[in-house]
Amino acid sequence: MTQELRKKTIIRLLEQKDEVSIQEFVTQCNVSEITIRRDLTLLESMGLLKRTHGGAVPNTTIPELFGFESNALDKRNQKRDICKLAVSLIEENDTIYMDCGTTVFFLASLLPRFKNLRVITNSLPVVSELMPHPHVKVYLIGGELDTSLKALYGPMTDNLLSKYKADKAFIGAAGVSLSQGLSSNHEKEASVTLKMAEAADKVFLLCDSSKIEKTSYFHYSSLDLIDQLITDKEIPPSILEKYKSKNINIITT
Amino acid sequence: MTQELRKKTIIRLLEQKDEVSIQEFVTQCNVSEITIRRDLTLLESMGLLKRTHGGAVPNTTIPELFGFESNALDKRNQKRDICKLAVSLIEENDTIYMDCGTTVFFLASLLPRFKNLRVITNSLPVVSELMPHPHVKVYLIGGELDTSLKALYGPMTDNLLSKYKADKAFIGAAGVSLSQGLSSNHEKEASVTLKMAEAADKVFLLCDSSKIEKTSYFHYSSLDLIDQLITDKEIPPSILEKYKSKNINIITT
DNA sequence: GCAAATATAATCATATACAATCAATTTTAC
DNA sequence: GTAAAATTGATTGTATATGATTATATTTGC
Repeated sequence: MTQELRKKTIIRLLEQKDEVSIQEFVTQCNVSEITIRRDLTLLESMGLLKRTHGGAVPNTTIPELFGFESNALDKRNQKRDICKLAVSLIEENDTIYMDCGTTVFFLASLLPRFKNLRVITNSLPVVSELMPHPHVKVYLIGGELDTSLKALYGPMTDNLLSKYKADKAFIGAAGVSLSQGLSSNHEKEASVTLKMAEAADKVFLLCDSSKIEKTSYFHYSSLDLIDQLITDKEIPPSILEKYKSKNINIITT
Repeated sequence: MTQELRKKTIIRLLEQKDEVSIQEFVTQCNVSEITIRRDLTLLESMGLLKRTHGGAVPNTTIPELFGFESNALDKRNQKRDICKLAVSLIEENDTIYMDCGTTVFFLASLLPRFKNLRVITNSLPVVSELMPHPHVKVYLIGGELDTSLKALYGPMTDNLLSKYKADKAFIGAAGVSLSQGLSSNHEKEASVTLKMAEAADKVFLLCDSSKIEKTSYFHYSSLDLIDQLITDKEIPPSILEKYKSKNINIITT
């Protein structure tokens, strides 16, 4: 039995019983116990089960199947905290842009508290998250589907964005630097982000501290674009001071 | 054994077993293992299976970002059969419209077999279904999200549709009648469907027999709109004859 | 709290699968 | 009928998966 099927077997066994021993897996799969151990480690890192001494138990926490792979969601807590701060900047009756980054995504789950809000986005996970809350009006910008980014891009998307106008834009970045400005991993992602920022009255950059004073391959704007930078408390004080001295409006969790 | 037949054999074997080794394919197909490897690589890129070390497993449907509630999917088998018939009308390199009905939705899962296909839709479940298959190009028409229909509507959507042009449109209807034409449960759904039909060279109406000679509350077009009506074999022969005598191009499963 | 039993992790060795390159064959096009 | 293209197969080096062994950590019984 090879790896893929073995993983399925392990998951299936865990769906039937609340706890399964290594030995049980070994006999079911006809492999050595070290191999099972390795499989369990892998599956645990994917959030599909929890290892115990002697075996494994099913993962009780609901797997958040909103669309991003779990490895795309590292720094989850920092990102959540940043978004808790960001949501306090939103007011009733606002129209907001949300771009398609993973940081901004966490903002979506905090939006249903508003009674009247309009969200404009090109991100499918954001739409998915807001779907159960019909009182939040969602406008999805169309375009060509990028299956890996789970969002819509292309000239059509760019054109459409210019037709909408928002009070506030919440955007992400792969890198932020005083000298180099904002950078992104994807050219087309950058294009959408830039258009959103230009069409909004206020621009908020949501960005965990690991990305500050880093640069990614595509530079698309100076820091002038943003009105406020929101990051987490892990940011080194020296960098924080430097940003403040350059008159960057920066707040931390 | 020729390539096409070999691919079918590979798919068939994987429908019967959860895991098939390279060696098994080799003996079944009487070709070298490198050839099998090449076939598997190709089929994997088409989203029809998943390669493993030593062989392949059937493609596991990954968790869906969006989907219909299962109770919205009654007449599942009829609809699937209708779509199997419909897919035979699609050719390589086509650009097709798909509207947001549940019947048309079943067509999505049959599309990854095409190497080069462009799909234009306003339906989120269709997008979700095609997400794991990046080789199918998807253009999502933007607009205002309707959370119950899981699709996008509104003036923006209508305007955008006029900018795209497709070879074939696959549409649904809540009711079809010789005298009253096509009808829908939702005004805005009808608007999108109509625009798609007008912008396509050929229009195919996918519609299970329970909806034939029924009407729903919003009538939006005569039957002239469609080039072919595809329904299931449960349709009463008397109605079938009547449609044929009126020169409606109708085929059944 | 300590020791025995067991589970786990780390390192290494080996077998197997895989990809890349090139050669041979078949098919297709003109 | 010949050239070009596509398909298939053989060979070699590389990558991956698995298992054995040894050392470390954790649990359990007293």
